[in-house]
Amino acid sequence: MRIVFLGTPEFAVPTLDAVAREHEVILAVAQPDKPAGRGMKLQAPPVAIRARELNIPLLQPPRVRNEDFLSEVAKLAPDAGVVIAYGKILPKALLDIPKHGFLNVHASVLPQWRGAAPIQRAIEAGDRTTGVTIMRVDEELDHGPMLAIATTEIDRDERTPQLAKRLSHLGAEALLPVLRALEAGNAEETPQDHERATVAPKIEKSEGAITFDEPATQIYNRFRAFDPWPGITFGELKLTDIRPADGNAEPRTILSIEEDVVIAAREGAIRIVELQRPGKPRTPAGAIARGLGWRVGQRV
RNA sequence: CGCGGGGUGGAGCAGUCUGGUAGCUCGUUGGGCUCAUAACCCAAAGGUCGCAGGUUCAAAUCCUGUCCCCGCAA
Repeated sequence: MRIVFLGTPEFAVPTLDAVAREHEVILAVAQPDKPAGRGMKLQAPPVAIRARELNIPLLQPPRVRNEDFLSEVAKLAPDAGVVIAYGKILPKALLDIPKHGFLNVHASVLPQWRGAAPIQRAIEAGDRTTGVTIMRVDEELDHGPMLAIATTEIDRDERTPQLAKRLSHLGAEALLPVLRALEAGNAEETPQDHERATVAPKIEKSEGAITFDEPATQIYNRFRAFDPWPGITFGELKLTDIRPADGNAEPRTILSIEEDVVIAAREGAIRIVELQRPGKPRTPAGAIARGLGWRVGQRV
């Protein structure tokens, strides 16, 4: 089939590769280059880079409602559209162009975790399983009927980058049979149970701030979810590597300072392995704690 | 020229504003104590204060230049 592909970050790249293997990707669409990194130099998103490597025509329109962009897509007469982690809501005018409409690869088992950050929210909530859903895109957010689901377990210590990588490949594999069925005209669509829908809002940087007044499990889950961004911070300290630990004391009590630092939370404790002060590199926690004059028994 | 923080014995920090003997916690080494110890006590070693130049009687500290590290943006 002639496919138009919309996606932006690394997560979308395996799917682009998979689709390009079995179909003719006549157009790739990604978000515009953005200033990033130290010096704020313009950087092309991963999908744009991969599209160029595959010699796929590439557009990076600032707005998808743009007339010229829409007529450009229409002129190509695509059979189907694929969208994965593109980063913008698609207007009906675009959705109506391909003969078979648009399919979306979403990183959760819908109707759970609709929205921008399904992977992080699943880990943060302590979910033990998640997956990917192939769904038809309609005008509401992650709302359309489902064509395939693939599930996977979340390891207790798994963090976002590892899970995201696995899900991106799972999604790419799950999409191909659906595209074949779509082409053959025998694809089956199942409506979502909208009553059971939950949302996964975009992560705010401020959510990374912790105190030790919450359960240790919750802190650890959030750490796993918010790696590498925004990370979790305690005051001005960024906790770059932590683990759950045993301990039972008033929250914020320092239980030990050795290589690591163990601090009591509301239920259990947190072992801080590595942390980072503003303007400083990542450093073993014990060294920082001694330099700061912390003492066992003190409350931070 | 987007904005900002930092470079001080092996580690982490203070000292820089207001120039005047290089400081703290930990580690290391030696000794002591102890049934014993990663615990405790005593002592010691270890630093061209990132680099270069300038000002000064005197520079970690003030000025100029330069190299390196890190954060901000999603």
